[in-house]
Amino acid sequence: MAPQRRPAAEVISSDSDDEAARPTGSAATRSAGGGGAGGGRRIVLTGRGNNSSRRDREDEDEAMMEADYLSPSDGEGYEDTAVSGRSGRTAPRARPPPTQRNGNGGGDLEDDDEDDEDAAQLAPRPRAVTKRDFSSLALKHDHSSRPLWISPDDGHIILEGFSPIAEQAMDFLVAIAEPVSRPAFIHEYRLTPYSLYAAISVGLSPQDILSVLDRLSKSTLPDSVITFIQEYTASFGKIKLVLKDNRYFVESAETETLRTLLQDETIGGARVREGQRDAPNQAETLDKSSAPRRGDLIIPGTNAAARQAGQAPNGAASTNGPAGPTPETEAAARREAEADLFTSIIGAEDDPTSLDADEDTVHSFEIREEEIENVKRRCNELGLPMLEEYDFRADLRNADLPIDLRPSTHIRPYQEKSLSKMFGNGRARSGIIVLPCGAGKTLVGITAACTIKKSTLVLCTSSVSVMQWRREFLKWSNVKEESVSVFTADTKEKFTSSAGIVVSTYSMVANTGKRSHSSQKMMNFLESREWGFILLDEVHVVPASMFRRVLTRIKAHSKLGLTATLVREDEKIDELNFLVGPKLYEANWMDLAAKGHIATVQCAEVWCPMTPEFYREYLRESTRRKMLLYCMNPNKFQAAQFLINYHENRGDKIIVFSDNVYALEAYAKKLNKPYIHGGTPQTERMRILNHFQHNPNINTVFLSKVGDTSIDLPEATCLIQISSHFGSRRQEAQRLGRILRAKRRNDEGFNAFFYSLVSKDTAEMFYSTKRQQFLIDQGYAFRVITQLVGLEDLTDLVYKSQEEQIALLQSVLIASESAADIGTDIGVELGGGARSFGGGSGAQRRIGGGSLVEKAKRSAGSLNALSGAQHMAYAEKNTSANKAITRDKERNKLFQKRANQQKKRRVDGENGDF
DNA sequence: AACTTAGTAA
DNA sequence: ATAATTACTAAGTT
Repeated sequence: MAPQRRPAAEVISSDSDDEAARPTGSAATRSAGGGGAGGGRRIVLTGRGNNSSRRDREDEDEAMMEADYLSPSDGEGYEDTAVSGRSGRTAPRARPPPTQRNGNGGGDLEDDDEDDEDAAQLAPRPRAVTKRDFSSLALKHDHSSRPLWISPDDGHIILEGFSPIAEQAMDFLVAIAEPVSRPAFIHEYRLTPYSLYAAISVGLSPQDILSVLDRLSKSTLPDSVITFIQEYTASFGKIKLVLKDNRYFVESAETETLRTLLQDETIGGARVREGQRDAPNQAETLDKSSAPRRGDLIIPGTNAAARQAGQAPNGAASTNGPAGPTPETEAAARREAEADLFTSIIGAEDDPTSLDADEDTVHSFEIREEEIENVKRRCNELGLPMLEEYDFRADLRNADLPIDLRPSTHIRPYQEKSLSKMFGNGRARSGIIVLPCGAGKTLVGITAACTIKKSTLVLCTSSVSVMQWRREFLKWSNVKEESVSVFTADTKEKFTSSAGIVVSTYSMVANTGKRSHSSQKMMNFLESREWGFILLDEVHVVPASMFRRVLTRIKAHSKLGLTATLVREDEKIDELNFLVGPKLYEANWMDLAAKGHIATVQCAEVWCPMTPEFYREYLRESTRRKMLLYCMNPNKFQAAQFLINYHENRGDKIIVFSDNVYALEAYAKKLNKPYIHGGTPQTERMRILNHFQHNPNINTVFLSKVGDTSIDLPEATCLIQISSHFGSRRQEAQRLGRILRAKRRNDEGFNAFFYSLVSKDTAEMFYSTKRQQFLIDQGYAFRVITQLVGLEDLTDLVYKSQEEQIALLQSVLIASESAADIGTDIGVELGGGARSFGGGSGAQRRIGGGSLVEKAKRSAGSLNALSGAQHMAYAEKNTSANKAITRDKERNKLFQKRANQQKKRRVDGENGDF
């Protein structure tokens, strides 16, 4: 698609034409080299307003380009590239080779995945400004038409998002590199061993990678990058993990490699020593003719499948995706033509140099299944990640499952793209597909299952989504109803046919504790079978110690992980690389939104000042009680009421999220809306959700954390967040995902709305910033609303008088007091959430700084910027406002008295009389 | 069936 | 800026 429009605030226009395509940021300073010696224009790209690295005039003639930015706040990645003592001006210095590689030499680039000990040594990770020095790179004469800057130092790649070929370049970069941040304008990727591994396992050859990179790069490829790519890719794809007769084998065409592996303590120790079949010298002959030809696999639901079935390609019968021929269709065709440059390389392609250059003989040794995780981890550390591929069409041992997509089902281009990564060589590769919520992850999973046609186990996080998966299977595919069985706490079915689908939850399968008799039987059934395919919904939960157990318990030939948010607040996300597999595909949210696959969302942060009474209490309360206070801020109440009212009048369906059940209940009751939390019985949930979907009088529903995942409400178009889990980026993104699938998204000018209500000058501000990072990385812009115009005029505005506010404050204080001091009795009486709350996590808001991204995306909104929301006034987020906090420690008399009483009561020791 | 307890994630 | 508290699920009990 066309490059996204550049928001004015993010662009400083160039003063000379041929530089129009150069990257600049809002805070970027740039200066053109005076003489223009040999393509040597200098650009300083900096994301920090207060950056100290501006060049002096004297340097102007140097052919120099430099990019400074701040590491993303998640701290992943290239911290060790902020190499000590390296000035931005010195020539690039080769970094010492990674220590953990057993291969020769090692790369010059950072080694992101050195093993855990190393990572631990690095901690605490410095959050330093990374400098990139492009000065040594000679720009190609036609550099302006090439979109990539490639850093020789750390393998980071900057893509000019406005380049005409940005989209194809993006496709390519997603395949070979890890997206760091993808706002509208400048995209940043980085090359890591994992990303290269993913690229290789998706079918790219090292030569492909190098040649396309070279074609796209403004400068000739730095040697360091070339070496890095060559060295890492050379060892990839040599070994495979193969499941045969319920036993696991490490397989390779090279005996030498296997010997090396066996010398390793972990791997050697995991080897099964019995029988002769595990001897590495013992060759097992594979029937070469049974290996299917690549490329003749047709993924159901694609145009290719439709053509084969004699249907019109791109049929209007499309049940999935924007219907009807639109200008978009033409654009798509045009894009397709443009994509030619890359289609020869990306996706399903026969490439002879690739991993499995069909060897006649392979050698293998068996490993114990309980050691699989360790072996996989170790192999990764050794730079020899194990590939897991399933040649399902050659598998005659496991029964086929009669399943196909319904003829009317067509999958969307990006779904097809992601699946082509998985099935690129005619086999099923294990890995992860990242798609935004609402982009049809379920259908991708189902299509994959329909392609493999073997027994399938689907795992999800909750029993609600179990039922949803089952429904979706029946909806999109022609699988027989009795073949899709469900295994949850209250339903335990087994399919009777030789092959079938089981849908279950992680906790059901992972639970090691005492099991009821029937679940034990079910577990035995699951463990005894060999599964063709295991589908891991919301894979980002898998690294949790409990959930990862399922991977060793269940024996599956191939695994597909689906998620929208491949982030966790702990550092475990990298483990997915060996637990499940490489990331096969990651969609760009903005891109999908622009094409109408998911809704466009306007994000806003609403700043609600604390009322004086609440703020006084807030300042003196222990941190644990502060949370309840800022959640229950009367101004927030009013803001919520106003927004609900406003959007209900517009005809929106609204979801209100509150992590805090006490607040949830209080808000919902006060505003007279239905609410659902963990304690809401299943039937009640269904009743409420039904009303919400079909009853025109019920337009708002309040949800606790239960709503974060799985509850599917396509009707919702507006989302308001009143309290949330500290700094969880995942939660924020997941919640946003609730409205991305809005049914009305294809209406002209339709926008979904996402509001975060934040109590001003409280800790909530910090969390809010951290939480938004993921979405900002995806290119979403958050606007700040400081005033809701017309709020005062609202009839029956809640907590309007000071008396009411004080009464509210009192009940809040009682609630937190009672739980904190007296224990659970009263807490229960007041509802589970009436207990106190603890510290929390989250990144400190960086005052006076901000990354390139943040700077770029947190812009002041204009009055018309949020279409349909003209009633609100916006102001630029101004951190100095935080400092202007009144230090008024003097407390309202009433509360002083109360506090004294409470203190006394506490001293007296016993139960309060309320 | 409703409620309680245990274990776990975040 | 860290450590701990909430909510959720499964499964047992009355």
